[in-house]
Amino acid sequence: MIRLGKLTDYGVGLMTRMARDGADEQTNARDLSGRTGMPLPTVSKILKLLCQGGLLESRRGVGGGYTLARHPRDISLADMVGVLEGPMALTECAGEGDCKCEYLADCGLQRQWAGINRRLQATLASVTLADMAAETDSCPTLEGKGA
Amino acid sequence: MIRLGKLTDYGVGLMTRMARDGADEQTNARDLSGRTGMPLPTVSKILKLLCQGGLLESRRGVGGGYTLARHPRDISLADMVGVLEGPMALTECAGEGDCKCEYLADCGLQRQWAGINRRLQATLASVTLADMAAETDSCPTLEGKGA
DNA sequence: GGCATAAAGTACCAAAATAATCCTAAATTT
DNA sequence: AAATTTAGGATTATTTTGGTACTTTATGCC
Repeated sequence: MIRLGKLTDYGVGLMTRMARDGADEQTNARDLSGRTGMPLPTVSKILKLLCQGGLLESRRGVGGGYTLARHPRDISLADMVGVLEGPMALTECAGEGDCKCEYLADCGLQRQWAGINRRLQATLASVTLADMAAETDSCPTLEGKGA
Repeated sequence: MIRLGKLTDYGVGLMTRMARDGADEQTNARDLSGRTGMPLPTVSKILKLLCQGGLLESRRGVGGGYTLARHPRDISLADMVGVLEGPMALTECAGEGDCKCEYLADCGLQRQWAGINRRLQATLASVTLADMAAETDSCPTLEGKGA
């Protein structure tokens, strides 16, 4: 099915909301939880991860919260997915190291998988948070190069 | 991590092996199991699914087995992944129907996700079983358009 | 016709990944 | 000092996946 985890889905949603609120606006987990209906613990966890991944910046204490670490145009979907799900590796083979497949050890498919992996990654890298946040009915980046 | 299931990985491996053996050659589950080291029940299960999905054809009884339903050039990676994992849907939103997200119901991201979904799908559709089976060091389809 | 072979269908169990929650610590403002 | 908000770690429950087993149906051969 090639499905992203729910947390990733939610995370992109949260980032998008932050981007729409304004690139420099600060919010906190409680506020986002209240506005979206998502449980606070889950929101906290996601924002924490995004912060660790360098996509958000945080301020602790009273009046603290999170802000986008970069302009929405400089944050890609690949960044967000990478932070929330780890590096993309379509198969065991598709990653960096040697092919350690349990079976089909000499299947000779590693190069092919790696290539496909790169292309999918590139697709995700070409979509920015700004694209996601755009509310216009026509989104050049998403519609233009489509399938 | 965006990882395919093991069964999908194995399934593509099995299809590739069949393609390399020759587009019209017939094999059976036992033979493939023996040659790859994969447990017979697993091989059977995968071949069954691929057959149900119309990618293989089967002959029962003594001397029966499986053959590729179409030429390797006419079977895409999207076909194989689709059969083994169901239709690609990156998120709840990305599919056909309405957005039924539990939270962020009006996130307005459905169109974006659907577009991204289409592009990823197109990438998978552009790779054929013949590409996977190619053993040459340079594979035009995979290297050429790469990221 | 009977037997061996091979796929088809169904159901089940175990293991792993994921989602969700909770608790304590650290920082910062008032 | 008190209140607030993130940081970090650990835990629990649910879902998905992988793997296996068993029974049925179809085919070819003797």
